[in-house]
Amino acid sequence: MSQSAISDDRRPRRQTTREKILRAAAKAIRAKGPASVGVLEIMREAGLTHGGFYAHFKSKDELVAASISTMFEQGRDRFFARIAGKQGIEALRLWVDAYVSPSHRDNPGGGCALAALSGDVARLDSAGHDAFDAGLRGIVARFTAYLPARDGFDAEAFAMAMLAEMAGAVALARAVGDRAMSDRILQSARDSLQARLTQVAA
Amino acid sequence: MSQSAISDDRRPRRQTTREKILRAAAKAIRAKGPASVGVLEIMREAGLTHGGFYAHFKSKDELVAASISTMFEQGRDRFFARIAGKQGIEALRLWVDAYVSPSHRDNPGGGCALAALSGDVARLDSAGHDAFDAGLRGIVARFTAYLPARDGFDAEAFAMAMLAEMAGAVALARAVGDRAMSDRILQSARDSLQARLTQVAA
DNA sequence: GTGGAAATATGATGATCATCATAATAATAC
DNA sequence: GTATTATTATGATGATCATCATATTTCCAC
Repeated sequence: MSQSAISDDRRPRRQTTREKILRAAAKAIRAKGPASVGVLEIMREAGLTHGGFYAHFKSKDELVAASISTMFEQGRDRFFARIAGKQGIEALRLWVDAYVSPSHRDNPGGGCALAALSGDVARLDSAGHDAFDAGLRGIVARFTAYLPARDGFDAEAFAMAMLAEMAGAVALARAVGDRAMSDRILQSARDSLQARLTQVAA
Repeated sequence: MSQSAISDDRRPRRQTTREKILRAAAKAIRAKGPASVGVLEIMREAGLTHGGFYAHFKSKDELVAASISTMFEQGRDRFFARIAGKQGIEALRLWVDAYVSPSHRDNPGGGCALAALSGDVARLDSAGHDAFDAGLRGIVARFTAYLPARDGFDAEAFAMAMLAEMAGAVALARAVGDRAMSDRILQSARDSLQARLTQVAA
């Protein structure tokens, strides 16, 4: 018992530091892309020096994979905060409006991993893909849970198609330089997505 | 006349080399991302040595922007080759099926810039955004030209929303590691997109 | 073919980066 | 309070990269 008490006391410090690094990494990687962000920059953002990094992660690749999981956890929390207890389609309506919005577009470092990193994850190692897969499965399951379970309606397929349009719209809106066109992309996708939710609700 | 004859004779060599570099860059950048591809690698792929690069481009950023334009030109050619003279919605159906497909997913280096680079372009300089804007405007215009011009139907908004779903689906399918889930994303989006075309055709 | 210009190759420079060995520091057990 | 151990900092290494100065080669005019 004294042994477990020792390790119980010692873990937290290490854990806290690890989480600080993960939060800094999750933000910087979404904003600048995994390839353009350095270990030094992430550690500085976390309030540490660069050398200690390898006491927490085996490699930068491992950090990237772990921070992808962090992004999806943060996204799940934002989802529940946004729908604020609403049920069914109404909850999805609130989420879609917040997702396909200028404020999400203008805050990639604090936004959804699907919109910010789909292109980059395609080029990561298998650990990166695995973290992404798990996160996406979670989002699809959550989405599906708010859809009606009707015969002949494939809720999971519907969720996947909607997510593709949501993530694609935000990614395109970020890539476009012209503000008016960017706004128009978001508006068009938002209208289209809400119309699809109306169809499903009927 | 002798002067213009001289420059007419000399330009092609330079021009040809520039185009070889652009083709190599367009392929490598879509496949590996602008940040992970080096000038040396691109020049080697083009059959040249690295030093000569700066006789053709002022900087790597300029090359990236120019190669984005190249990607959109290649995409336009593939579009017209694919629809093979078909008109209206039927042409769009053929294109959507080819776009939201496993073979497009598995060939990022030869595919559409919207699906491969939206995330990266968001982090480029203004020249990169400008090239992307021009290319996207071209695609939207082409898409719109194949849609019916009906009262109360915003063809441009429809095209933008469809493009978001198309590009988003391919990007997600590439990021996902699990083949079955990746295939299912493509299938779901393809079905959804074709259904939307059916609605418009009616 | 020979001279001269255009295009490409060679090689170097300084910067940035991931990684790691080792030293310093902080926290806890006794 | 002192020894021990866990945690973080310092500093270095080798690799990669964009960029550029200079040399070499290729092409065309005459």
